[in-house]
Amino acid sequence: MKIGELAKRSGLTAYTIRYYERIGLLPRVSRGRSNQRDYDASILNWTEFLHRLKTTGMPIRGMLQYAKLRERGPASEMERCRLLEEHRDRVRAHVAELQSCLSVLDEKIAGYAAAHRMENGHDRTRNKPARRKAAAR
Amino acid sequence: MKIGELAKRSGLTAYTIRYYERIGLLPRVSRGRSNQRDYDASILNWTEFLHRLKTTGMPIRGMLQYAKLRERGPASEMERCRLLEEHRDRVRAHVAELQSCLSVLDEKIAGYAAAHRMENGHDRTRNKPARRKAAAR
DNA sequence: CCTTGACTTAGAGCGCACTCTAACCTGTAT
DNA sequence: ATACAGGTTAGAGTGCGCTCTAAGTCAAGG
Repeated sequence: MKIGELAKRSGLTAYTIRYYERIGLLPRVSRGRSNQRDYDASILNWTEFLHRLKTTGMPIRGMLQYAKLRERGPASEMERCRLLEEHRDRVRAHVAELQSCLSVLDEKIAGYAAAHRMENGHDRTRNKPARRKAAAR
Repeated sequence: MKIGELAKRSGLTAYTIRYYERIGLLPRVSRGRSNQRDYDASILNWTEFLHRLKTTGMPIRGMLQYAKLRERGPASEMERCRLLEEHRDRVRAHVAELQSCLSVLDEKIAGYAAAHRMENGHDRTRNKPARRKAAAR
């Protein structure tokens, strides 16, 4: 597989693939004739994994750390595991934070919706703007 | 409240507060004598809200859009609401993605843990190397 | 033969969101 | 009086993660 096809299949651009190779996130693979990179399909497992780390907010520094350990073979498994566990914990914390933000967002949206209903004269009950905790719609 | 205190209370730095003012995220408040910004405590509601938008991944461009609407008063409420709804939906989608990544991460970690148990001779049951889904090596 | 398109490299450029520097000013405490 | 802690400005610099440019090589098709 040449770089263009890997780009299509991995969702990275060829630019990014070369960049990742430069910095050590992707291996320096063997070249076919005319010096072109020749990737094995198994590289896709790695790019997918990297994609997940990235999606979950791991900085390149962290991925690099993991990649370096990986290159050192099975002896590094415990440390890799530790690294992933720490990352997972951070991600979990972040998800919790997002969910808390989401509920505030929902409240606020509900507030706007309520205001809008009043403006349109749907306010038969004349309460105070109603203490509507969460839940939109 | 002067800029230093707002910085402490909001969690932003004074640099960032001035930056936000420059770009229009924070209002140009009145100055006391000697030209120093004098903030009302109510600004904290706004900085907190901005913080939540930022935490949930809204780019400054988006916050700016919201801020501009806000300055136009109640007439913009419907549009603000729409903006928040769109953002909320993106955040929800992102959270879902994170959770899917988390489960993959958990699998992988479990794989490492299993490998580690075997290595330490806790493998009484001598099955095939166990279906180590993600594992690595 | 010649064009086309995919590849190669080193290195420059970009967009984002700050973060800091330099030079200056002001109010308060000793 | 003087030092010091804070504030002010315009504008430069930083770190991240790409993204692109320029100039060149190569293989296949018309």
